Amino acid sequence: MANQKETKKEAILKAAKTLFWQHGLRRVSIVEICSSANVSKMTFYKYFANKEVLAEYLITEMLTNWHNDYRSVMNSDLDFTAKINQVIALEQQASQNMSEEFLGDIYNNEFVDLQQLITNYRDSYHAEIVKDMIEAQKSGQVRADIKPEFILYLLEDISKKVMDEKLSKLYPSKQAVILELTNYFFYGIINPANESHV
Amino acid sequence: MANQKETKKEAILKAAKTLFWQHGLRRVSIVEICSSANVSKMTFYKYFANKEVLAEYLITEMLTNWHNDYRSVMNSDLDFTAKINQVIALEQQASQNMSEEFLGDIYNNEFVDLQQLITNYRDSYHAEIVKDMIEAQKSGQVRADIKPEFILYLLEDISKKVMDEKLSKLYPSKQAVILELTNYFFYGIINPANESHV
DNA sequence: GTTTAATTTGACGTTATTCGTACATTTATT
DNA sequence: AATAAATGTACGAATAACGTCAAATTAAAC
Repeated sequence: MANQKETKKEAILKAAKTLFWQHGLRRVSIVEICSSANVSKMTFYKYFANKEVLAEYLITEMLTNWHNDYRSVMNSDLDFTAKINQVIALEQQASQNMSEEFLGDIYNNEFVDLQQLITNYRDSYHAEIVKDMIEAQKSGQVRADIKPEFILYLLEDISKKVMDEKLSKLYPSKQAVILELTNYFFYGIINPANESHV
Repeated sequence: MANQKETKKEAILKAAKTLFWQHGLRRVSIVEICSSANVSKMTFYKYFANKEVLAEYLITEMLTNWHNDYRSVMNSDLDFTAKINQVIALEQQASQNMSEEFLGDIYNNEFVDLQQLITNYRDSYHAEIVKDMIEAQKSGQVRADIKPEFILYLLEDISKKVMDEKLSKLYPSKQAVILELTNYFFYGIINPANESHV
């Protein structure tokens, strides 16, 4: 019954995402989204109050998707190193999903509400990661004398470094960069005592 | 003396090119170009009457660059197959230089003068290519019974096919696609009598 | 150090674009 | 045939972009 409504709404979301990801928020107009989604302007306003609300929807969707992926990784039966590998891969594709153009637009222009939204999600997710790291320390998978927040910092740092062009030039592929970085990461934090047990 | 003028002008051109290539003509404003080039609006109008004239400058630059490259290839001492290989490579990087966003914007919106400019250059270059192909026929490097305009058509067709995603999926890399296409191209047009002479 | 030229700044009126809403019409659904 | 959903057009209001100007600042040249 509400099936075609979903179709229209999804068409708007899909078109908006493509345009926002490519050009950011400021450069894309509502009518542009509508004509790209083959939808009239009124239908747009039936589902979204304005452009910012639509962006809010997309951001929320994206961030909760990330969170679900993260949780399913952390709840899996993989060993800790495999989990972290997966998480790094997630961070990787998440930062690719969130295009520079989109984020830059949000932060360079006066979309304060969206900034706040992202910040809130980030904070909550980061707290969760830290909690997971503390748990990993308790079970002996991570050095006990390392500050959990520092691990979080390292994870973010790795994401940045993967994008670093100077670093990329030292390796044949981005895969190689990631491998090097994760190796470096593990030999720094993995509990040697725990490893020898395996 | 006119050295710093060049610097300012070039800064504008560089910034504009980056922005145009990413977002097209319509989405980019003059003040945006200026602030990206660290130049005031007045300086912009000192060098360019408006946005369209600036785009005209960039397009002309790009197309004449292509032409110079093409001529230096065709005037070289390479044999015919090597020349065509180079030309295909040129077409390749030219279509990458001219971003979809930029060209699409010119043709979807009312930038009629720019459309005309591009068309004129294309026509003139195409005539030149056809002339070169007729020359290649006379010197026995290309089958005499093939229509020169058809060779031009094939060259453009190869450029399109390289971009074709369906085709790309059949090969491990874009290089492999190009190799396959050029091989196909040569075995179709190369004069077997001439080859056996070598 | 003064003069001269180049560049920037801020403001301006004008034009174009975008926004959000309203209503009559058309297109689907049931 | 009746009901609901979606469209197209038009609208005033708000915003953004355009192109121009004179005055102020900075840099270069003498």
